[in-house]
Amino acid sequence: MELLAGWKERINAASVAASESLPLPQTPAFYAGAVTFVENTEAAARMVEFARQRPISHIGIDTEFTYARPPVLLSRGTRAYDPSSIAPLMLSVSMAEPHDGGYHAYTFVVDLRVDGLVPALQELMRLPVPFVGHFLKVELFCLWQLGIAEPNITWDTWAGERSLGLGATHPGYRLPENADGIDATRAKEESAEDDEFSLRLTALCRRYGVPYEMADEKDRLQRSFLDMDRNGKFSEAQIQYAAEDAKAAAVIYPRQVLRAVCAGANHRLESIEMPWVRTNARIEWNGLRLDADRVRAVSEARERHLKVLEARLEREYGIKNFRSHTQLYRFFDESGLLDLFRKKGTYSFDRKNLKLFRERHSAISLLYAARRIYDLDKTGMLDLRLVGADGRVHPQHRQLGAHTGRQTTTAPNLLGLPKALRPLCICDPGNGIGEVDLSQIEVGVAAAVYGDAVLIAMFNSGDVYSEMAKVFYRDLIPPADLGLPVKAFKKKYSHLRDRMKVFTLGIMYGMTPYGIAALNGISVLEARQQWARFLGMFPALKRALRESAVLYGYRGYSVTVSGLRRYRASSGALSKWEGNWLVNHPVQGSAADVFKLAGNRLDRLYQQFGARIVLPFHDAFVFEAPLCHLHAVAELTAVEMKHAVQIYFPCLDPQVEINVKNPECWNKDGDAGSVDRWLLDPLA
DNA sequence: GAAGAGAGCGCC
DNA sequence: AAAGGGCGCTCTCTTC
Repeated sequence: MELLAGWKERINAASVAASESLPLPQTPAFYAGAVTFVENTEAAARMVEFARQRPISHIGIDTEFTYARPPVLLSRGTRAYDPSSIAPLMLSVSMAEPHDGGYHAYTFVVDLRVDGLVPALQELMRLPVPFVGHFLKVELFCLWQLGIAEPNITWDTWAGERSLGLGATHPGYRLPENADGIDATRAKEESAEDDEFSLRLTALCRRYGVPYEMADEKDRLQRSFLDMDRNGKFSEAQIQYAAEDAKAAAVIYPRQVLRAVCAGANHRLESIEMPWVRTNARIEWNGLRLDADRVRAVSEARERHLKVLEARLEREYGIKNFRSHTQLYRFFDESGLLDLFRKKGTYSFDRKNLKLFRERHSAISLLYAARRIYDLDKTGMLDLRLVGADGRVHPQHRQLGAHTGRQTTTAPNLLGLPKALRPLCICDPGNGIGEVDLSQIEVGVAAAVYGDAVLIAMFNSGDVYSEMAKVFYRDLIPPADLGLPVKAFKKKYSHLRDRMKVFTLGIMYGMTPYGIAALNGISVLEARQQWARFLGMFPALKRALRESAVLYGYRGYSVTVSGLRRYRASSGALSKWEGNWLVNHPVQGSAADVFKLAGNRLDRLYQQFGARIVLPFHDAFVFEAPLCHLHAVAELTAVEMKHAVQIYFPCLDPQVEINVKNPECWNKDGDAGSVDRWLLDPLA
């Protein structure tokens, strides 16, 4: 039988070692309760050998590191560190061995600057026990920087804690209605405090009753690693501090698992959120390549056009700053056009309004043009300082950044990049970029979560909005057209289909007939009739939506299909906003569940193709793969995404859309020319 | 001068 | 009384 590459050598090496000497038992008392500093390969080998001969249940880990590059200073004092320039300094390891209802802790601190440690550390990481850390992303970065593969089983106490407390700290609660002054002030203070402190390791220690010796010095010691001479000797305090975090993580772990069990969340943490820590970290580590020349061209064109428009606005209309609401108000007041912009008791000069009335006054069309160009990028994607040491941009991918379980991105906000700018994202030579999208998945999930057989059937037919249109607008569609193929119908009746889309999304987001009326410019009465007729198609959904908000309001939380809860911060009468998210969260969050499930599988399966996830886009994966494997990777992605949906929703038969057209860059539906067209004519 | 609110808009 | 879920970013203007 053929052995896989590398195995022959490994077996040979192992048998040589075995013939030399067999390991001797080591005395646990020597390590128990102590912190052992590991500063050479022999000590590292002894540490691993010790770990392999003890009945370890789990291992706490922590790393100390610095960055080879200074951070990029962004607005509001935030700093963006380049993960590809991370320089690992120390790894602390705290092995937990169950004993007498508690645990023995064997703690080691490894100097990662020592050469030749990788084989021993790799062997340690291969141990089949959970490796526990607090905000494991940076630990994974350190391992990957050293060329060490991550452990198979990981647990992140940060992600665990965030998962168990979603919702209550949402900014929506910072301004509670019907609250007295004292309530409001307290709520605000608490939520600010929550956001900043409640997820820190020291806060978890307090919550779980875990002693943490060095709380007072934590900030100073943490900084000491960032500032230190990279070849300097570690102080005793630094070593003890590094050990402390690994020890704390190891002690918190079983207590947090117990808390998760009590919140019905352990299944989800084990099977979705914890593996996603790894997947998410790898996505951030991978980053993506920007076409720097084109980025510069776009920036320059934007500035050039803005300058011209701003000069004209000032010269011809006296508008010095078109971004100023105050100045626009004054201008339109003086020109007697203010009423055009009246909206809800105030005046809105948003782009929609400017477009609507651009024929009324030449200033309006100028303003509209200026706004369109100005708005092109506020995501930070044109900031080339964010290109890392590896030539790629590494946006921060915030796990559970949203209180529904969704991701957010920042520095830059990749998820908010205007579609037309997607072709700025390119790939390495020899690779291609592809995207696979789960079509209309939130509608399918809503149908399944709220148990509406009619909606499920429509979703499974292939194009849910077309199926809706056939029923809702049956008087407007000739019977012969009802049998058209999905694509043909979609094209011919796109206007009716779009209406259905608005209705469906409106339902999921809690829109009322008043909102629909305002959006479509119809009367409230008309909107109400259409609304009733639309929901009449889905009686089960209609009933479930009405019931759910009330029931979940009593209970105090909504929950996704895998068990992720979003909590209310208060009891009592539901606000409109709470009623909306209580209904929406099971949909949005369950879609996020299955999406992460798919991503975790892909993260593993991509390795054999040399492929990587570039961007998780809520219901789509953007990936980069060697061109020769691009189609295979796309197929694999499609299969895994469908499969993940069916693990929790076997009644659904989801469709996917594969885009591997023009794989030299990321694009919308194969349109690789959108940036170049913008450069030619920004207003086209 | 910093911080927060509000407007506005990009994405799903 | 208001009337659309989840985000991040940037700008203006007000307030402390």
